[in-house]
Amino acid sequence: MRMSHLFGRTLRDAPGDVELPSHRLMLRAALIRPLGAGIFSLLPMGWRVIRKVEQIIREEIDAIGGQELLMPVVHPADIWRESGRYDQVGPEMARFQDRGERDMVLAMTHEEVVTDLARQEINSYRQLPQLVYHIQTKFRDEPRARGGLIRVREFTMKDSYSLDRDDAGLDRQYQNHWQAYERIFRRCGLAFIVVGADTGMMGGSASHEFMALSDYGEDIVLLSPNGTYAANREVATFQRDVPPPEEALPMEEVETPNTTTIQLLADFLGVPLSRTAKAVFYLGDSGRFIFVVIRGDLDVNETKLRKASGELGLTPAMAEQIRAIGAEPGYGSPVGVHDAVIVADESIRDSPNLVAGANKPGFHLKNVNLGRDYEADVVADIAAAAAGYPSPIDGAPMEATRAIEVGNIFKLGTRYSSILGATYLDEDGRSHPIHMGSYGIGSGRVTATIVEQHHDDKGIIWPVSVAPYHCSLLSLGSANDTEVIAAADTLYADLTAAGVEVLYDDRADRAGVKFNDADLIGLPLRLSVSARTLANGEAELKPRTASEATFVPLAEVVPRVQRLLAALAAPLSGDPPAAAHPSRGQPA
RNA sequence: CGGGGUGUGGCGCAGCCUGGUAGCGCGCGGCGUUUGGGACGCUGAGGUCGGAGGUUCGAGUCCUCUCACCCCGACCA
Repeated sequence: MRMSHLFGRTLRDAPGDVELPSHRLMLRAALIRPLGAGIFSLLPMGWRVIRKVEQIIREEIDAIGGQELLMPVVHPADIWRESGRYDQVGPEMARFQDRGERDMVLAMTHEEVVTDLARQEINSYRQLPQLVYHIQTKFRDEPRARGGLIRVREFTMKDSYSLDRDDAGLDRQYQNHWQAYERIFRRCGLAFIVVGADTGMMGGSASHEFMALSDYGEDIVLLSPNGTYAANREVATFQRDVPPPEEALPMEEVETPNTTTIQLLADFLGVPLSRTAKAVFYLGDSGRFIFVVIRGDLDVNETKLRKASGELGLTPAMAEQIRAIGAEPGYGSPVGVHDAVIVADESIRDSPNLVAGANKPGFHLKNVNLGRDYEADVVADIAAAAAGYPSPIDGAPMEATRAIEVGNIFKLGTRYSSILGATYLDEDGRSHPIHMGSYGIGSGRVTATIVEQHHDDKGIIWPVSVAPYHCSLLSLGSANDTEVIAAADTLYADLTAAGVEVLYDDRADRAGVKFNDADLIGLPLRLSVSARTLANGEAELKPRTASEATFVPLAEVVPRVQRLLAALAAPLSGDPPAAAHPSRGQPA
């Protein structure tokens, strides 16, 4: 590609309000342009990168038996009503009507459609297992798009869906995807870990996320330092301390003025936080009041709470709503409240004689005990893990790290097949729902994450596997220097003929401009030709990561470039590195 | 959705407080000089100051409403 004809110019300055390095660099390097909030065009060079990422994904999913197909972006609402998700998912799904006033949606994901296909095409166990996938645009009306391609509203994902006759088959496909994903992300040059995750709105029984470590990540993962445990904070557990048993003492009301927070209360009474019971109030989407009790030294994990309470969404309750059930903000306890679902953390069950609110301002109760003074509707693990908490595996203090979710794998089980009637007949002629899995990778997010992990202050440093081109070729000096032009043209032709993808900077710009743009765009290799190098019959060759250039006789440029590219590609083969294990956690 | 911020040529910004001819740098066109880390001179094109309404003799500037974008939070296969 001749840069003089490239569509899209590099920018000396990025818009001032852009924060993320990947966002800045992808704008400056002419990879992407914004159209609206969370909506981007991909310029030719950006699109080349995306397609390379997608090709890697294709190859690895094909290698585990995937068959590529394509499902629509626009769905009739009926299929979403059938699965029950039309009312479940809320405003992040874009809805509209066609000219016949039929309800339609823009696809956020394709479980419904693939299940519909499965019920049409699959009748017999003989047709299973199957693995289909597609790479398709999706739209999610995120409440807040941010960070360039990291979090967008319109985006492209590879989604694969596995169809099996039983859980054992599903387990195999899940495991295959785990390994394929490791190969995909290694080939993209990403450093990542695998963590246990929430199944969220997808439903299903198990889920893992592939997390690229990044300071700008939106997720927080908790890691055991020895690699035996890794989980998204949303689901992370930790080893509980169990206090020594005590005899339940008589409940006693004490005056505790101005102790509306747990810390103030503990200070006032001179007891540790772990001797108090904290009340947290939510209103569930179903309209029920969710009254949470947890030990004062712990915090509520809302993801776990959603699951424990069966609520799809939770909103903090207002003071008047809290009083309506007989509690008092700042002095609340489950003792004597009504019209509320009481959800107690395990810490409450295991800790006797806690201080809790008296449900009137300025008073607390001492020696409150679950089971004697009140009953809980649900007792569950709803506590948030945090940095320093003991790992559930071995008790080692966990680290918390920010990360970007670049891929996920879900065991859906029969969540969709049973509702939509995607069944097969077994050897005995009995009908069973198909066991399904769903597996996603966002290609744009992967690309942005690669930039997050591979850049310096001058620009991007592409892994050769996904670089828009392999090599920059710069002609330096006067635009009238026909010798330089001719030599560069020849190199361009020879390299191209040898299969090297060249971005030829043939513009009539000065050397400094070309060097800076080459650094910004960040191709793995940079070749320069000038009157100076030509005097010795040479070109200058510099890997993006090298500090010094080397000089290569013109005749040796092509083989030399090919050798360097091969060397750069070798560690990106997808095979696990010899020594360390890049992903933590246990394959399920 | 809550909080904060920003909208002035393609990009980065000043001007607004204190109303009076719309500016600077980069980029872009032409000519010339230059030519290995974002050159220089001359010259030129390009802006209904996000939009609507209001106050005023006069609004980029003041007031009201509105839209868009960015950041923090809530949210998130």
